[in-house]
Amino acid sequence: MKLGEGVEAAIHCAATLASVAGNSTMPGAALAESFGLSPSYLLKHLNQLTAARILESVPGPAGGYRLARAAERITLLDIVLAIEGREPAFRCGEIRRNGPVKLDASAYIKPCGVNAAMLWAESAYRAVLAETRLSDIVAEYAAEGDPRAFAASCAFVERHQRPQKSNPTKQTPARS
Amino acid sequence: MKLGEGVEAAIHCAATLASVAGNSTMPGAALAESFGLSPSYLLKHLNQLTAARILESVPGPAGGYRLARAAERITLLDIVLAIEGREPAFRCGEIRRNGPVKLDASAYIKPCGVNAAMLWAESAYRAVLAETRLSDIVAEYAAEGDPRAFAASCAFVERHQRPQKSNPTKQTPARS
DNA sequence: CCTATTACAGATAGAAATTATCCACGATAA
DNA sequence: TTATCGTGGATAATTTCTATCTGTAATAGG
Repeated sequence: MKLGEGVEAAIHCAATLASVAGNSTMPGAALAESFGLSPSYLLKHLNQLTAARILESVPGPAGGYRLARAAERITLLDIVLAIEGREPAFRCGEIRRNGPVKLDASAYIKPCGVNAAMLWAESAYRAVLAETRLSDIVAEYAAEGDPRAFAASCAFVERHQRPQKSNPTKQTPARS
Repeated sequence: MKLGEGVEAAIHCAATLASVAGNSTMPGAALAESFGLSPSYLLKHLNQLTAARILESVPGPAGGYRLARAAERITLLDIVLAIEGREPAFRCGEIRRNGPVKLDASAYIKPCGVNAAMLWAESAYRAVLAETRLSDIVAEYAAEGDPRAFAASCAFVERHQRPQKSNPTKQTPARS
């Protein structure tokens, strides 16, 4: 059982975007640089987050990414599912039916007990992830992490974030 | 996040072996036939279970596999870890250190909060698996499953299990 | 002692998923 | 108009998973 490296990248990027001010954005290239990742590949993951409505993207120069909603309303489960997909880790192949003794389908109405047990365990996993909000990660980082690292991170965000005109996706335009 | 197919095979095989009598054994080829699996590949997984002391193997004709201990003392976690390995699913690459701003190692004494959160979730997953015993799986199958399937499975075991002389690994030889 | 059966270890190969790069395209701020 | 940026597709490199085959050691039975 393994998680792709994209999950780590996605969480860290989302956490970074959490400290972007207001409706400003941060380019994907800056995020990649911030973690020493391949820009072209990271964009794929950011794209998955955008498709899952965890991030919003703004095209054009001065464009980039920002959170689609408050960090309090984004959980680690949201991110993990966006990157890894929603299918359970254990996929029941119903191998109990594949033996030499062929019974008709009516003998297998009950779902496989092995499958049920594995899915039950995974639901516990997901429940814990669903309880952890992105804001918790950020808060823990600010409180427990090394001040130097936190300051460096904030400075990096400060340097690369770019203000937007308006319209954080369907918000009151508030135009003059 | 995906589990290999070997996990499903391993659990079903272990469950099957749980109903072989006494210190009798069942050949790997019979187990493979029982689930329509490739014999040569299944042996790899059975081997991993043997290395993890979940199964015992007896070489030679009339040889095969049996549980290394009572089904009550084998958990799904034992089997999953034996097949998938003991490393956690989330592997922290410490990408927070890889940015353009280089801080010395003293800034990263605290473990990564993202990593901690992911490992915490996985520990919940493992805890549930650790609570599920192989005997539970078998009991549930006997009680809830279709009687025909259960009977067919028992008959198959009956037909392929083979009694052993003695010595279920370091037991009182009890020789005449 | 001989033979057949079985587990075991290693090499190997094919399939599939993951990781990574590149380019053409549309959007848009300056 | 131009340069910057996200999007999507095509593609390739790498790794992991799945599967097979070989030879070797162990051993029950004749």
